Amino acid sequence: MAEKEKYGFEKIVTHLKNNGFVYQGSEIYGGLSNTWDFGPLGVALKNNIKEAWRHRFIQTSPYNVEIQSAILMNPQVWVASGHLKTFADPLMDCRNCHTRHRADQLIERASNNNVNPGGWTNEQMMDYIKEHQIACPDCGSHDFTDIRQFNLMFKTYQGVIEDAKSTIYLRPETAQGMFVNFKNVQRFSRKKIPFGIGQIGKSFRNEITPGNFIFRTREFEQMELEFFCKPGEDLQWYGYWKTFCMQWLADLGIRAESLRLREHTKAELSHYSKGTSDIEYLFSFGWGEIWGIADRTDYDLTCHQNESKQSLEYFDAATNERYLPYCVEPAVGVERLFLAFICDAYDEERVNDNDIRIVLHLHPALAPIKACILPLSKQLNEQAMALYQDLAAHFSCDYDDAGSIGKRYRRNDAIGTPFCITYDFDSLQDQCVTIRHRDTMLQERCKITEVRTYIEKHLHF
RNA sequence: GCAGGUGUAGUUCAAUGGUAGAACGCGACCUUGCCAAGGUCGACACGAGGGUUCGAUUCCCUUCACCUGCUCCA
Repeated sequence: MAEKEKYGFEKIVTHLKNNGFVYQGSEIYGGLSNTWDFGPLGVALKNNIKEAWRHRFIQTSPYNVEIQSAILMNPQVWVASGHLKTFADPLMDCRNCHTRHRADQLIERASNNNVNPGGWTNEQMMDYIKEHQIACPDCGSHDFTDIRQFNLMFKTYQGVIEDAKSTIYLRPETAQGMFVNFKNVQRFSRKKIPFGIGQIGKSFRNEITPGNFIFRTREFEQMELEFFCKPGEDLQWYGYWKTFCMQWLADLGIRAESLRLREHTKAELSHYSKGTSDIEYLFSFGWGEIWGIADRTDYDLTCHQNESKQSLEYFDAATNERYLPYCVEPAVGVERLFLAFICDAYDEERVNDNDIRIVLHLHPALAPIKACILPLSKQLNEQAMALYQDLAAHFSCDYDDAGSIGKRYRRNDAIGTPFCITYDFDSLQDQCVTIRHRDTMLQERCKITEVRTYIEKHLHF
C-alpha cells in the first residue's frame, strides 16, 4: 500500500485555522505563548473523540466506571504522589555552551555523592557551586546563569491571603483523583477487582519546552483509566490494555502504518512505573507519544495509604484476602489524539490535472458534522430546510445553499463531513434524496424517510 | 530560558521613506441544475509599543507570537 504523504504542520495549522478548528489563544492581544483555542469544528471533534473513548472505555466496558475529580486537590496529594519532589528542578544554564543543568545534580556529581543538596535553598546551592568552582560538564566553563526553580506544577493560592499555607497546585495529571477516590468508588459501585476508574479532564504542566503546535501544551486534556487488579495479574492486564487501546485506534480508522507500540527501557521508566509502553503516532516531525500504558504497581495506593493514614486495602470476599491492588494505567492526551486523527485524515487528492481537493477522511463517528443538506437549487430551500431540521434533531448537521453544488461538496470534504444530502427537483416527486459520499465521491438515492437510519448506521465503530 | 529564523487582508504572496496591490477565500445580487463555472458589486491587512524623521509598513530599539535546535512525556 502506498504510504500517504505526510503533510507538514504549517499546512495543517493553516487548514485548521481557516476552517474553525484551532485558533491561536488570545490572538487579538498578540497571543499567549503555547495556548490554543478550539473553534466550533475543533470542539466538536474533541467532544467526539472524548465520547468515543467514553463509549469504549466506560459505557460498554463491564469493568470501568467514570468519575470527575477536582483540578485543585489537597497539597498532601502531591507530597504522597511524589510530584512535589520529582516535578521541581533547580535549573541553570551555561552561558558559554548554552546547555542546561540541574544544580543539585551538579553538586552531587562534583562531590562524588558525598553532599546531598536535597532541601537546600537555591542560594545555598549557588554558593556551593561558586565556592567549589564547579564547572560546566559540557564545556568546563564557570559562567552559569542564576538558578531558577523550575516546578512543572502550576502553583496558585486558595483563599484571599497569598502565603505558603494557602499554596495549592493545578493537577499535573488526573490519575491522583482516581487513587484518592479508590475507596469511595469501590464501596459505592460494589465493583470487585479487577475494575477500573476513568476520568476525562484538564491537567496542567509548566513544561520547559512546549511546542509542535498542540502536541505539547501547558494546559491539556487527559483521558485516563486506572485499572485495579490483583497483584501478580498486573502483567496480564498490562498486555490486555495495550491491545485494547490499539484496537480502539484502529476501529476509528487510524492507519496501522502510522502507529507503533514502543516499550520503555529501564532507564526511561518514571518513578512509579514497573513497565511502560507508548503508543506512538508518526507525525511529520517524527514519532510522538499519544498514549502511555503503565504498570504503576501498588505504588500510588501505597503512597496515599502511608501519607493519609487511611487503609486503602481491598478485601476479597471470595478468598478472604486483604491486599493493595496493583494498577495498570492507559493515559492518553485528547489534543494529541486530535492531532493524530487530523494528520491521519488530511489529504490533498488530485482529482484531475488542475484540480486538487482537500479531504479530511475522518471516521464518521469523529466528524464534526455528520451530514450537510444541500438544495440543488435555491428554489428547493423550503423542502431542503425541512429535511435539515429533521436530521439536525438527531446528529450534527449543516445546511449550505451558497455556490455551485460542486463547490459545496468540496467545502464539506475539507472539514470531513462524510455525507452530503442533495435535495433536487426529482425529490419533489419521488421523495428521495441523493447521498454523496466524501471518500469515494460516489452517490446513491435514498428515501427521505430512511436517511436518518442510513447515516446513523455509519456512526458506529 | 538560550541560540538562529519569521511577522503585510481569513490564506498565499507583492510593492513602497510620501500610510498598500493581486490571487484564492468570504458576503450580496444575477446566472447556474450533481463535483472548485461565469458576471457585477462589496467587506477585510502592515503583530504591539517606542525612537529617528517634515513624514515610517519600510530604518533603529524594545516587546509579543510562531517556526527550527538543547530539558521530558498525555
